[in-house]
Amino acid sequence: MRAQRKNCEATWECRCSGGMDCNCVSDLLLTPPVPTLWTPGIAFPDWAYKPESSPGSRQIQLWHFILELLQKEEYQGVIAWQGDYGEFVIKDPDEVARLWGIRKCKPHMNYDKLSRALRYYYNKRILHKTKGKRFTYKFNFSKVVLVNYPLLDMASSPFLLAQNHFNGGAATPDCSPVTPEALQSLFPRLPESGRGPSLFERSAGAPGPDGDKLRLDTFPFLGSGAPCYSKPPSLLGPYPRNPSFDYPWGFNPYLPGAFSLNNCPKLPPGSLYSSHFYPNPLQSSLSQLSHPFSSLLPPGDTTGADRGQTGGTNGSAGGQPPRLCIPPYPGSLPLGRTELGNGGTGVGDRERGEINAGVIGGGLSLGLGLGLGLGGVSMGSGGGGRQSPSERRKGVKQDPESDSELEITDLSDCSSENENEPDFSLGKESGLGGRSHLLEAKSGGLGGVLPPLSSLPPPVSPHPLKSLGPLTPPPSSLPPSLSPSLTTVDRHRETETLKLAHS
DNA sequence: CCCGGAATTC
DNA sequence: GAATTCCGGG
Repeated sequence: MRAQRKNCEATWECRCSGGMDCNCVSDLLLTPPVPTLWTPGIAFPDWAYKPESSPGSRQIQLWHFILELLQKEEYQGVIAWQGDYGEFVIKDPDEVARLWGIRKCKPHMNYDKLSRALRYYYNKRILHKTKGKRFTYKFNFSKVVLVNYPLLDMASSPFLLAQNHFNGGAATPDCSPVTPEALQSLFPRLPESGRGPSLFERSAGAPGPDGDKLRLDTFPFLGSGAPCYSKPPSLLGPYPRNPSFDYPWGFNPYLPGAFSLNNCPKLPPGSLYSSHFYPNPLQSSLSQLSHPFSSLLPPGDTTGADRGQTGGTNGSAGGQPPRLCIPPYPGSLPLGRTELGNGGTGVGDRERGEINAGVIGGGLSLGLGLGLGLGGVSMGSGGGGRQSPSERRKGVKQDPESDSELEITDLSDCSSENENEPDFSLGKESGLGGRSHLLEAKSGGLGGVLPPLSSLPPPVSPHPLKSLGPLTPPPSSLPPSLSPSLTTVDRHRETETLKLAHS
């Protein structure tokens, strides 16, 4: 190993040792090969790449990397969005592997290994394979969001939960939506106006634990779930990447027309999302998070929404809100359109369960690392003791656990959409036995692993947050129809559920 | 190709 | 925790 590392350093000029990340490839992807979209520094907060800055392993994660590539035009020939939203194809596996190897200073990286790492995301539900299509995978954006915004999630548990309709959208007092103040406190660094390159950036040396986490500008797709774009960018034609922005994912929240591009229709004024998702200044957007979230709730209750728009946000008032939405590409999330926006109509898009994440763009904070979030939280327990091999064999996996916490996503998706996928990963998961144990053990009912399904009805306390305790409110029953998309999803879930039942 | 277990590394 | 590396199996 050592030798290898050396080799790495020598050959790749990487300094991968110690806490430093590999500078090596910084120029590869971090610097502006794609000037228009990329601004070094904006893309990912530096700290995101520095392990020392954050707890746990925090180097760039593969999926972040994939998104990076996906975002750059120059890599279109290597990897590109294709198919459904969130779906991408690795056109040149070897090259992607090579790039990844460079980034991670793993000269011996190859597609086989990379794909293993990708598979590793299956359990986490961050990705899943599109069956039948070679080198084709699909992001589960909602998951991504959760992973990246655990804090957000927690703070505004209602938000995601609502979207997932896990909690029925009813915000209980406990989970009151985040108020602007709260947000501020959570993210002190929130820029007041304008926008910083990052919402939450950690100052160089002082990372506040709280400080890191959210960057709304980084995630284009977040809204994910809802298909804002029906097609991948590539299919969209020359999608206009907003030229003037350097937002990381090519998505600029502030861009007034962010949505206009094509697929993302602007939201109707009254749409639930309008204010939140396209909030004006970032700041306001954040501050509005509360409503947004709350507004996700039952349509009937417009109060929240109103509040948001009216009072809250001035920003939007007149103008057009800058949107935090998605970019033209796949990643870009889909928010709106469908689902929320119109009530039920629309949606012709195929929706999958990813709806949830209605989040806003954000940054990649690196996943589960913060420890706060859903994921992070409970992980501790599980991870505490290393499992002995034998234990592992029993099916007690760590991963799954983590997922379960996060699991808000859809399974439907996971099972590879339309492809007839007979199994939900469960089946295959090694030893059913083990898995099932997990399920039962997990937050009662929610089924950690396959949450969606079984948990559909159960209001469930968002187990994801279970560890958070207080934060997570008791879910109320969900209103059957939070949004059209949900409905769709439900359908999926039900189906899945049925399957489960059978098994 | 793809999958997932196991061991190992960082 | 998140890979990386091996690897047997489909």
